[in-house]
Amino acid sequence: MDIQKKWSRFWQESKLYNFDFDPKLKLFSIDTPPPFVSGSLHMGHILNHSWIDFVARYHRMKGDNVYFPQGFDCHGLPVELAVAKYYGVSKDNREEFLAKCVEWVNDNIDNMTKQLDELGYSTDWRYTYRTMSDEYKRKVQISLLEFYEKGLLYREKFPTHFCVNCETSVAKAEVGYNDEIGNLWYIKLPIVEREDKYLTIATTRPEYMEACVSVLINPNDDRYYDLSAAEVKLPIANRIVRVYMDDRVDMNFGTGVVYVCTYGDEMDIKWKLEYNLDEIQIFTENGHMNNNSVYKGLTIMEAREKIVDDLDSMGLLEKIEEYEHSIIIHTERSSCRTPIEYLPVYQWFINVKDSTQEIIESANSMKWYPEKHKQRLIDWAEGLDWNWVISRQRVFGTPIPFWYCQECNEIIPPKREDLPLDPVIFPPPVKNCPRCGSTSIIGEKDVCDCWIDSSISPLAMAKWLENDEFFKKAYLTAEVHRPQGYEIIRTWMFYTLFRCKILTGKSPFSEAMINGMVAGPDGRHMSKSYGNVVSPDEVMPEFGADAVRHWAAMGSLGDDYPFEFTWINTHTKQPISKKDIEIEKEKLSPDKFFKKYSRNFEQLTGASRFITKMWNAYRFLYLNQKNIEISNLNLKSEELTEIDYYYFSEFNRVLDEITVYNNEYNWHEALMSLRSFFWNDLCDNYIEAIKYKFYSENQRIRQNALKSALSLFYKILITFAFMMPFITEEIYSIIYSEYIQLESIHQEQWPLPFDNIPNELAIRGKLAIEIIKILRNCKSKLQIPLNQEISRVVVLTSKDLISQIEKIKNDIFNTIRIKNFEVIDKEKEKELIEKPMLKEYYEELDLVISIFD
RNA sequence: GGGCCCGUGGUCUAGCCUGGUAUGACGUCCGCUUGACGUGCGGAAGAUCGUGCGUUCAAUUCGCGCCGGGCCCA
Repeated sequence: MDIQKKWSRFWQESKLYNFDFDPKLKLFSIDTPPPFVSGSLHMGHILNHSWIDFVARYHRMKGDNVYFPQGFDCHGLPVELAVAKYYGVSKDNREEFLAKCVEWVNDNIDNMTKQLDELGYSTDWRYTYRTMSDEYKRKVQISLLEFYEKGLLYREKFPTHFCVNCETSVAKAEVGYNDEIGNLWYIKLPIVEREDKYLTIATTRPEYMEACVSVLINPNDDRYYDLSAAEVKLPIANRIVRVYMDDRVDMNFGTGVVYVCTYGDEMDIKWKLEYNLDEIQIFTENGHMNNNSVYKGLTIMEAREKIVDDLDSMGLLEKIEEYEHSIIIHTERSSCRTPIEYLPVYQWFINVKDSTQEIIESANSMKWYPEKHKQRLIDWAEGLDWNWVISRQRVFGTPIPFWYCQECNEIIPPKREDLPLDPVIFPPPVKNCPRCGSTSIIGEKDVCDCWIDSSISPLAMAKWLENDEFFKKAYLTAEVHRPQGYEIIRTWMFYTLFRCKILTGKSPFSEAMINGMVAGPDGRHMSKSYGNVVSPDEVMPEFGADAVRHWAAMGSLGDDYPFEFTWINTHTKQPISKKDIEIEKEKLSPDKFFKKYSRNFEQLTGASRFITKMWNAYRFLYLNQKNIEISNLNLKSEELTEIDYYYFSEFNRVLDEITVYNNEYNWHEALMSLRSFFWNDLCDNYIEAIKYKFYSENQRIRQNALKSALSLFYKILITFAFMMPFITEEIYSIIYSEYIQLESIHQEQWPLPFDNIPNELAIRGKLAIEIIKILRNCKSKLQIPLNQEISRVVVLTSKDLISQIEKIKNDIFNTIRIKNFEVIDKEKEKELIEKPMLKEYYEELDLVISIFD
C-alpha cells in the first residue's frame, strides 16, 4: 500500500501522464465512458477502467500520442433522489435544489477520482469533462439547435407514466409493481348485426370502456374463429369498434378477448400505434374523468363503481371474479403509491429512424473487439421503429433550450450565442409567436435524457466548437478508440454514432473494445440498485491494485465475468454456505458478524501469488546484483551462452504472441502466455540453470550470467508494466534505474525482440534445458533432494549428440549437482557393468540416462 | 411484450465461422523439497462441451425446438 501511494504521488508529481499535444505524432484518442456519479466505483467499473488503462498505456508504449481524458456523467434521477433524501431539499425549490445537486455531484467525483488514482489510472485529469459544466451544456444545446435546424427535432404528445396524485410524469425508475387483490369484471359487448350475440371481455379496469378503441382476439383461438373483422358496440360510449386478430393476445387470460384502450397499459400503446387506432383520452391530469366521459368530474375510482353499476343494470355484466394482479404504482415517493396511469403529454423527439443507414455504415466502418457485438448494434438499428424521446420530466439535467407557443405549439429556438441557457428563466428571443402572433410563449421545463449528454462525448473531449485546431487533430484525423460495455451498445454507442455523424459528417470511432458485465455472487450484474456491489475499497487494501488489475486482465473480451467470493469463518477458515450466511447475517449484529466471518476472494489469490512470485524473482536477482558488479546491460555475443540464446529466442516467440493478443485487446490470452513464460520458463528453468554461475569463482562468468538474466527479466518487466504498473515501477527503480536513464519504467517503449540469435546455439540451449528437466525428474523419482549431489550420471547417446552435449555439460551437471557426468556413445553400452539406481529411456531425444549411487 | 447475447471439468478460459469427443490457468489431491520464493518442484484426478431432435459416416463445432442466465428497449 505504501508502495502504491508512493508511486501514485510520484506519477502525479512528475506529470508522467500529462498529455502533450504532439503535432508530429498520430493521435490515439480514447473516448472513455463517463461513469455516472454514483459516488463510488464498483468492480464493474474497475474491469472497464483497468482495460481502458491497459489500452492507454499499451498504445503509449507502442509510440502513439495517447489522449484520454476521463469524463463524468453528472445528470440523472439518482442525483435528484439523493439530494431530496440527504439534504431534504425539495424539487419545488428549484434554485437551491440545483445547487445542492451540483454539490453532491462534485463530492462524488472527488471520491471516484481518488479510486481511479488508486487503480493506477493514467488519465490526465486536466482534461476531465463534466456533463453538468456550462461548456458541456453549451455543446449539448448547440447540437440540439442544429438538429432543430435540420428538421430532426420535434415535439408531440406521447403517453408516459403519469401520477395523477402528484400530477407529474414519472420516470420508469420511479415506478414499481405492487400485488393487489382486485376484481376481474366480465363485460358483454354486443356484436354488431348479430342479434343477441355478445363478445365477453374480462378486465381489471372497467372504467376504460369509454376509451376503448378496438377489441383483440388471438387468431389461434378457435372459440372466436368467426369473429375476424367483426364489430362490437360499446355500451355507455355508444361507439362501434373493430375486432382485430393478434397472436400476442393471451388466450388463457379471462375470456381470451381483450379490449384496447387509450391507454390501459403498455401493450395498448403498442397496439394503438400498430393498428393506427383512435386516441380517446378520458382522464384529466388530476385523476378525474374529462369531457370525453359521461362521468365527467368523477374520480377514476368513482367512475369505476358507477360504470359497473350501469353495466349491471343494462344486463351487460356477466360476472365478477376476485383476481390478484400486479399494478404499477408510484413507488419513488413513498407517501404516494398511487396507481400510475398513462397520459399523453408533450415530449421532445429526435428523428433517428431516418438515419439508420448512416448508423449502420458507421458501425461497419469500425473494427469491433470482439466482432460479435457489432451485430448487436446493427440488429438494433435495423429493427428500430420508434424515434428517440429526449425529454425527461426532471429538474437536474441539461435544459432543452427551446420555447413553444401555448396557442399553436410552434417551437421557438434560442439564439446560438445565448447558449447555454435555461428557458425556464431565460426570456424568449421573440415576444410574439412567429406563427400565430400569440404572446403566451413558454420556456420548456423538461430536461434532456442523459444519453443526449453522453452521446456527444467524443465531440466534447475533442473540443468541438471550442478549439478548431484541437478538434481537427483529436477528432477529424485521430484514431479514436471507444471502450465500453455491451449493455450500452444500443444506447450510448448507437446514439453517439448517430449524433456525431449528423453533426460532423464523420463517424466518430475507428474501433470499439467491448467488455462484459461483472456479475456479483448472485449472478446478476453488479449494480447499486441490486445491492450486490463490491467496492474496490474492499479488496485494494488486502490485495493491491496490481492484483486487482491482474484479475481484470483475466476477464475475456466481450463476455461477462463474475467477481466471486465465498464466506469463510475467520477462525476456522472453513467455508460457509450461502444459506447459513444469510441466517447468521440476520442473527448477529454487523459488528459481530464481520468479526466472525470474512469474505474470501479466490480469484484474487491466484493474482497475488503471481505478484509474490514476481517479487521473489526480483529479490533473488537483486541479492545477486548487490554481490556482483556490472556497469551496464549491454549484451555482447561472446558473453552469451546457449541457454541464454534459447531463452532469448523463446522470449521473442512469446513477445510476438502477446503483441498480437494485445493488439486485439485480448488481455486474457496475453497475460496467460506471458505469465507462463515468466513462471515456468524464466523462474523455474532459466534462473535455475544459471544460478550456479552466480556463485562461480570466475568474475566474468558471474557478471555475464547476471547481465543476461537482468536483461531478459527487464524485457519481461516492460511487457508486464502496463498491466501491473506499481510492482514493475518499484522493481525498476531498485534494480534498473541505474542502467537505464528513464525516470519511470512507464516511459519505456514496447520491447524489441532480441536480435542476432544463432539458431544452432539456441537449439543446443534447448537440449540442455531438456536434459536438465529430465534429470530433475529422475531425482524426484529417486526421492533425492534437489540440492543433494548425485555421484554419477551416464548418458548414452549417438555420436552426433555427444559433441553437442559436451558443449553444454557444464550447465547440466552444475545445475543438477552431479559429481561425475559422462556422455558415452550408445554402442559402448556394454562396457557399463555397474547396475544403475535408475535407468530411463528417452527415445525421441535419443538418450538413455543412468543414475548411479 | 419485443429484440439481442451467453451456457465447455469446482472456478475462469481456448476451440466453434473453415464439423472428426477438448486448450490453458486457478483451485483440489499425492510425492519430494523448504538458504530467491507465507512456499518451490514433479505428478495425478476431474467435462457424456445446458437439453431434446434433426443434417452427416462423424457435432462441442451446422439447423430447429426447449430450459437456464444476462442485457437493452418497451
